[in-house]
Amino acid sequence: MTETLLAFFKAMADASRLRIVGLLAQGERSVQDLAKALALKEPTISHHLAILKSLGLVTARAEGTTRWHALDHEALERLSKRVLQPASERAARQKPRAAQDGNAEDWDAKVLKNFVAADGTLKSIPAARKKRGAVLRWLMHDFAAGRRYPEAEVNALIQTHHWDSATLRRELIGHRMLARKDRMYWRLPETEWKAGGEA
Amino acid sequence: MTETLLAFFKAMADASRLRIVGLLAQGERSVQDLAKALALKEPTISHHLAILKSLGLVTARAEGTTRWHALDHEALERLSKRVLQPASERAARQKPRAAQDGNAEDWDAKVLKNFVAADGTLKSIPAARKKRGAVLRWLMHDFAAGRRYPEAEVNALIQTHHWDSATLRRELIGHRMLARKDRMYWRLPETEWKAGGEA
DNA sequence: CTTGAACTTCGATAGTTATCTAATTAGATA
DNA sequence: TATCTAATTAGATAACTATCGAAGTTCAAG
Repeated sequence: MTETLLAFFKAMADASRLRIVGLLAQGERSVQDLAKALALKEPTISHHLAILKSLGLVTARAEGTTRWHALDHEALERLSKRVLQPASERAARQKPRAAQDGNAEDWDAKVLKNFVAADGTLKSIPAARKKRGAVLRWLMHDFAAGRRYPEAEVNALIQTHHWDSATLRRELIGHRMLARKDRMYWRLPETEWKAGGEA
Repeated sequence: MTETLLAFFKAMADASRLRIVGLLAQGERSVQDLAKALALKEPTISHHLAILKSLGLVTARAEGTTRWHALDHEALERLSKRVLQPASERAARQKPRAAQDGNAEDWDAKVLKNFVAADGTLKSIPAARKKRGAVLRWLMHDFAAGRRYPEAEVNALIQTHHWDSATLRRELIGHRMLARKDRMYWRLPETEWKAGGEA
């Protein structure tokens, strides 16, 4: 979630790319056009376009051997809107939306409503194991599957919600949501804990 | 104008700074707080905060020897809004706003209205020397005082408005708006051309 | 005036990346 | 098939910068 935001900033944090976006906003350009306009070599332009394309900001259309590149205004706006939304709101939005699905999520939402403040911080850690489970499942939103997290990062992520990252981290392990080895952590498949796990 | 936008993107294009902004959005933090939360050393935090402060995104308040840092939500929003505004609009905005001041600018605005398209490109180069002056003065918005520009960059900047950068570049020199030496260019003081220069 | 704590500044290092040239792919044309 | 042009890929280099430890600064308190 915050990953794509970072990628977006990185993509725009270069004078050449910023100017390319500006030119493409006015209409289609070939690689040569851009190279001439920016006084750069073609491979360099290709490099920049590849980055912008990887974010879906730029699309290409082939015509013979030349490729016409254009800005995807919609994609740009979609990403930009995420920037505008202030950080505080972003934290608040992590609050689960009210119940909607069927059963389990429904119950989780109710619990979270009581324990999560408007700014996305955890008011307290539920003493009841079952309720604690709901909170922990919610915390797992911050962890992507297939990525490995050093302990420091796990703590940092948790601390955006509650100061006692040590306890919560241990709980995440205990509930089989996170696994750990050599001070590195990673997310376990939801099948491990989403349904069962209350054994 | 585009300078601060680039600076903003650069500032946000770092995972640590992005997280710092997120934390500060929730409230004041000391350097130590942040160092602990991000699992980084204090000098590193200072470094990041300096960057954010240089953009006015973060403010500091001293209390004894500790410094409490906070996010300037207004500044963040101000900068973010500029991001949201699509690139095409940004080009269009380079069109001079309608007359408002007194005399000279007033006249320039009228000329530009005829020669500058909605997307910020130059429809044609005025044949009349006086009108050409208005267009050239407008082009000078893209050049900052005290900076030196290689010829390639001068061309690139001009080409965002018109394909014939060679002619326009020569005109800028002829009108004493730009000076040139060893293929490097720089802006001359406006006193050279804003008032007089029609000699 | 010394000690201690919270920061900042300095200098060095390592990782990243924008840019270039050279080589390669792929489409069009003869 | 051979050739020309547009673009991408590969490899190398140079510039930038996030991070650290060490040294310097500032403030408060004995």
